[in-house]
This record gives sequence, C-alpha cells and structure tokens, in this order.
Amino acid sequence: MANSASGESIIGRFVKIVSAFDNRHKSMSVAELGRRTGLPVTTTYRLVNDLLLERLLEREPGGDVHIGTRMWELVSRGSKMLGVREAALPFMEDVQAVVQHSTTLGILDSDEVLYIERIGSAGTIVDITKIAGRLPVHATSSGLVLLANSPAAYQEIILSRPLTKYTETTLTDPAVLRRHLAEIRQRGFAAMPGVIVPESSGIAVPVFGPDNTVVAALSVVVPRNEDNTAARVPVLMAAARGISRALGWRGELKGALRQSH
Amino acid sequence: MANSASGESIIGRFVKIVSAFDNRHKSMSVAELGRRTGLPVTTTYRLVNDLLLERLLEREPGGDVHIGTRMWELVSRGSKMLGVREAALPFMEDVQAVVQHSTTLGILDSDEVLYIERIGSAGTIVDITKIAGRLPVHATSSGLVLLANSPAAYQEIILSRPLTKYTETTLTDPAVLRRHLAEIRQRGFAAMPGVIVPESSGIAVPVFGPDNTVVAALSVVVPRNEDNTAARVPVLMAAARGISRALGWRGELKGALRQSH
DNA sequence: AGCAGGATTACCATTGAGTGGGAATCCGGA
DNA sequence: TCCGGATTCCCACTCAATGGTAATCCTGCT
Repeated sequence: MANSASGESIIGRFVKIVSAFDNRHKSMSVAELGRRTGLPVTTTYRLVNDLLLERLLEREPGGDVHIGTRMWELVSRGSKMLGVREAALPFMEDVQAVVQHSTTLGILDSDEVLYIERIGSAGTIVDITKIAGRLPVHATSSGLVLLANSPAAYQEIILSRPLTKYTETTLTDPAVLRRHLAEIRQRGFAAMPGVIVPESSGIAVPVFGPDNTVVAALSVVVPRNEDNTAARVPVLMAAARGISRALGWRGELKGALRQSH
Repeated sequence: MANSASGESIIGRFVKIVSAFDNRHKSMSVAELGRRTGLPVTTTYRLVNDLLLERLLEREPGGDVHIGTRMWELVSRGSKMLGVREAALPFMEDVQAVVQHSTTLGILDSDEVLYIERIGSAGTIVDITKIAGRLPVHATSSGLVLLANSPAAYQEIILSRPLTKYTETTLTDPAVLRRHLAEIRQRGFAAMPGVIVPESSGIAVPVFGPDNTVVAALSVVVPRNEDNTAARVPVLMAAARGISRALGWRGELKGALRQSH
C-alpha cells in the first residue's frame, strides 16, 4: 500500500518521521530527519513541507523542525486518555504529598505498561518511569495489577512468552506468576520489591472505569529499605477509589448484581 | 497536492480525520467519521484501516474507532511542550492550594492562547478554559501577558485586526491596549476583570525560558467579587519564577548583560 | 422468521499525487 | 575565496490512492 519503492504508505512514513523525535532529539534539521528515518532526501523534504503546512511540524528560526503544537492539540482534544489523566491528577497529588517519592499512573497498551502521568519530587529515587515511557508488565507492580485484572486469555499470552529477569526478585516462572496474579486480584494491590531496579520497590492498585473494568494502575515507587507497604496501600486504595468514582464508577454494584443471577 | 478529486493531500485528510474527534465525540463509527469529514466512503475506510494498522486509531469492541494510544505516545515523547507542562505542574499545584479556584498554563499559538494544562477544584467558578482549549489573546489575562512579551511586529498584527468585545470590560481599542501592554510588561503581570466572562476575572504572569524569552503564561481565574489581586500576584510570581528556573532560566542575567554593552 | 436501513467490505477502471534520482542553489564556516 | 552540507528545483515514471457501484453483513423492529 504505497507509492514508494520500499512499499510503505504515507501514514507509515508519517509515523516514522514523528518517531524520529524523542526525549533526546526534540528538534533536528530536515536532512538529519531524513537520515534518521532512512527516507530518500527529496521525499523527506516534500513530506516535511506537507506536515509544516498542516502545522503538525513546526520550523524554528535555525531551520530545525520539531513536533508542532497542532499535533498535541489534536491528540489532546480527542484522546480518551485525557479523561483518566485529568481525573487522576488531583488524587495523585494527594498521594504524592503523603508518600513523597514518585507517583505514577499507567495503562495497559500492547503487552506493556504505558505511563501516562507521573509526579515526582525534584531529586528523589531511582525511578526509570517516564511519562510516555514503557515497561514490561511482568516486572512492574503496575503491570501486575493490570495483568491480574485482564481476561484470562490475555494473561496466558503474556505468561507464555520468555520473560526477562531484570533482578533477583523478578518473577519469571509462569506458575509462580499465576499464583501471584490470583493473590493480587484478591487482595487488590501489588507490592513488588526491586523487580526491575534492585534499590526501589513499587506498590500499585487498580483504578476502575464505569463498567467496573480496570482502566489504569496507580502506583508509588519508594526506596526498598523504607518499603512500608502496610502503611502505603490504604493511601493508594483511597486515592484509586476517588479516581474511579470521578470516572463514573459506582462501587462494586455491578459485580454484586452479576453474582445474584 | 493530492490524488483526490478535491485536491487534498493525505496528510490533510489525516488531520481532517483526527480533527473529527473532540471532547464530545471521543469515538464514532467509521461511517460517521466519513460523514463528519466529508470524505468519500471508500476512501474513509481505506484510510482508517491504514491508521488502525499503525495504531494511530484504535477499534473498540462495538466497532467504533477512537484516537489511538500510539498517537498520544508519539506526541508526548517528542513534543517540546511537555517539558514546560511537567516543570509547571508541581508549582501549579502549590498555587492551586492557595488560591483554590482554577489555575491554568497557556502558550501562544497562532494568534490565540492555547491552554496546555489546567487544575481546578471540583465545582468552582465559571471558567471556560479547557485543556487544549483556545481563547483570543486580547480577551484573556494570559493572552495579554504573552502578547506584551512578544515582538512588536507581532503585537501590531494582532492589534490591527477587529477585536471582539465579549463583555463591557473587554479592551478593543488598539491605543488603549498598547498602553495596557506596556504597563503589563513593566509591572510583570496582567489583571483583567471579566474580560471574557463577566463573573470571573483572571490574573496572569509570564514564565521564562532559558533564553529569557517568555514561553508561557501562568494564571488563576477567580470570582470577580473576591478579586484580591494584590494578594494573588506575589503567589503567582513566585510560582512562575520557580517554573522558569526549572526550565533553565537564570534570573535576569542576560538582560542585564545586554544592557551593559 | 422476515424485513428495512445502515454500516461495512469487495470490486475495479482510472489517473495524477507521490516518487526519487540528479543537478542547481543556498548557506555558514575555514 | 573556497568548501561541504543543507535545501530547493526539476522532471519523467508509475503504481498507490481514488471513488464510484454493488454485494454483504449487522442490528433492531415487526
């Protein structure tokens, strides 16, 4: 589906171009953009011009281009995620005020955890979480909470793959994980010490949507030595319930009704 | 530049499609999408499929489509705005804790103010500001702060157009506005009672970037009757300085140096 | 079940937008 | 001034994109 010799659609090339920008490369010359994407020079320039016309890219004085405001605007107006993020923000601040380290909000996206918001006091802990960053489900507390509340079929897909062992405490045995997931589902939270970075541990709880499904995971990352789980879980749970309610969740009514059938 | 009868590029159509989604229409059937965009049926389906492949759009169980996670991710990783937003968030929370009404962060984007973040207590005041919302520069405190710190040429472009008078207090006379802008630039803040909605008034201050230019405006919206400007300005200014510093601003050094030449 | 009306997919001839190599031009630094 | 890279211009080729029409799939209604 494409006019190009390499057989890509314009949409594909568009994604390539936008993907060329990241945390470390927020702007670059068109020539460099061409190099990074591997697209032919002329093609790059033509496409970039189209994008500039639509203000999806913007040209800065030096000649370099960067992702345009329009792009952000389009996404923000129509994206469903913004609802969750906005509803969560005040509660996250509350959690952050108490826990003081690093509070994150993550959702499940194509077999990984995608962090859509993060609050962290200036110079805190080792926390590799970044906004719009991704981490594997099996090695994060958020991921395990999300996985535990996913359809069984999905769980099996994840569990049946080779799981990377990041640290000594990372769980990689499907059987052990399955047991853990059941526990998490029942207790309502996941506490994972040093699963991906040895020095810090994460605690996560589920956030519910109107239809009683889990839409996100709220979590805190704290230094492993002061990992006071018992005290933190209630704080997180209260915040998560607040977020859930703001999203239109009405307690566990539905679940109860379903059981009565 | 397009294959289409109507003479649009694919990029243009892509924008049309994404634009079809907004606050009130976060998901819809492909057919409706076609209607809203005015694109031929077949074309819509083909394009949507391309977008689904790249995960820029996502299909939900019912068959409706909505803007994909990938879209948000791409933008968030490369966009320059995120830096400002993230740096500002904690300070905005501080302001919000004191002022209690509604705190916003806005930037200048093609002759309007684009609000990139907003915090508001649950049920507060009349405040039409929305995240990713736009308002005219001449009728908002944020807009006036941004305009006051823009190149003179840009100011003149704005002032030379017909300016809508939203309420009795909206300034529309170029001469008066010019004087106001000078004042704002000198005093370092703008306080506008009921410029766009009669019942509420806004106070805004500039946020500086590393090169000492104004990159955003921090503002609060309060009920007009308790418009305690004198008390609010220092709070805002302190926060704005904090944000600026987080962005790499180093006081007014550069300005001072320039003067010494 | 059978039917109406819309959403979705399949088919297909047509064509001009997109393509990309190459050359000319425009920079900024040595 | 010269040089190397970035950017723009030029242009012939061609297949991806186009957009009708028609078939098929749903879904709710009678």
